Amino acid sequence: MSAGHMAVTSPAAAPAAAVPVIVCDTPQDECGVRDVLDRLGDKWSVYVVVELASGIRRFKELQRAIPGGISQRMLTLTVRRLERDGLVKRTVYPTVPPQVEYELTEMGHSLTHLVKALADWSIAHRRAIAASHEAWDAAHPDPEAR
Amino acid sequence: MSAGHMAVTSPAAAPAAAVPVIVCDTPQDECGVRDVLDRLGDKWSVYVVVELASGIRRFKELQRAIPGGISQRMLTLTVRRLERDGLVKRTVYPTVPPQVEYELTEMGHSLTHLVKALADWSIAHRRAIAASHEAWDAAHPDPEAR
DNA sequence: CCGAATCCCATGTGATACTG
DNA sequence: CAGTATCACATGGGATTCGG
Repeated sequence: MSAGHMAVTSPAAAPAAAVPVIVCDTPQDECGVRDVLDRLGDKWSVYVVVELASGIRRFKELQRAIPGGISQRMLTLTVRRLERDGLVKRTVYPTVPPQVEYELTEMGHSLTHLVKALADWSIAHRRAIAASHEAWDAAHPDPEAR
Repeated sequence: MSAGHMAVTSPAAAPAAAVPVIVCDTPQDECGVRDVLDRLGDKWSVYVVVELASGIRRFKELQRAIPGGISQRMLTLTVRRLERDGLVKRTVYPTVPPQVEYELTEMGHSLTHLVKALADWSIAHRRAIAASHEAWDAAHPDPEAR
């Protein structure tokens, strides 16, 4: 897995301006974008990364800070995966009661730039998307693809 | 929903260099990043966007082009959602047999920049992540968080 | 306090068959 | 060709309980 290669060229038949055309030589993995999305696409990873972007947090602090009310189970699974990916560093202090601290690694911090780009795009197009939803829903009363 | 606001300031307690600190005034939606990830985080949307980045495609062309073998059902659901989001334009030609063409809207094309950023990050850190996986797996023989 | 174990349900996804 | 309908199954995720 993950042996994709990517190149960006000028649009050939693309409509407007300087839109990057994405080309893969290994269509099986669509240039590895899937790698990142598998990592950030779940329900909670981004929240953890965003919270840790502000500094070191303990388990309970993370749980309280994350909007929507993450369960212990999901927080555990999420930080485990992020740790395995090398995005989060986990430090255990053998005190009693136990204390565990989580922080972003350097690679984890580099991800916050991406998250910021996602947020910027999201904010910039929020209204357009909402309008598109309204229009679509008005034209399609019952069917469910929402 | 989605009334979040976001600001980027200089890192306060952040470790290293110019890492953006993400601040939300409405923690309930973590700056709207969730909006984009809900859209791109599913299994197929990115593939469709990447393929359409190269130009107009018909239903069957999309299905054949997408790696992993997407089912009719999932392709239908995926393009429906993208259409509802205003990222894809769907054009029906009332011929027989019927012909339907899909293409990215302007907003859809703007997304390809984000996808490219994700791909770049993924490629840049692929090896580091793989190494992290190996190290973690070696240290944790049996447990499953993979 | 941190987290593992278990139970249970909602959702996502695939396979197949059928229609305009 | 471009879907829709139905079923069957895997996974994600919440609630709760138990342990170090």
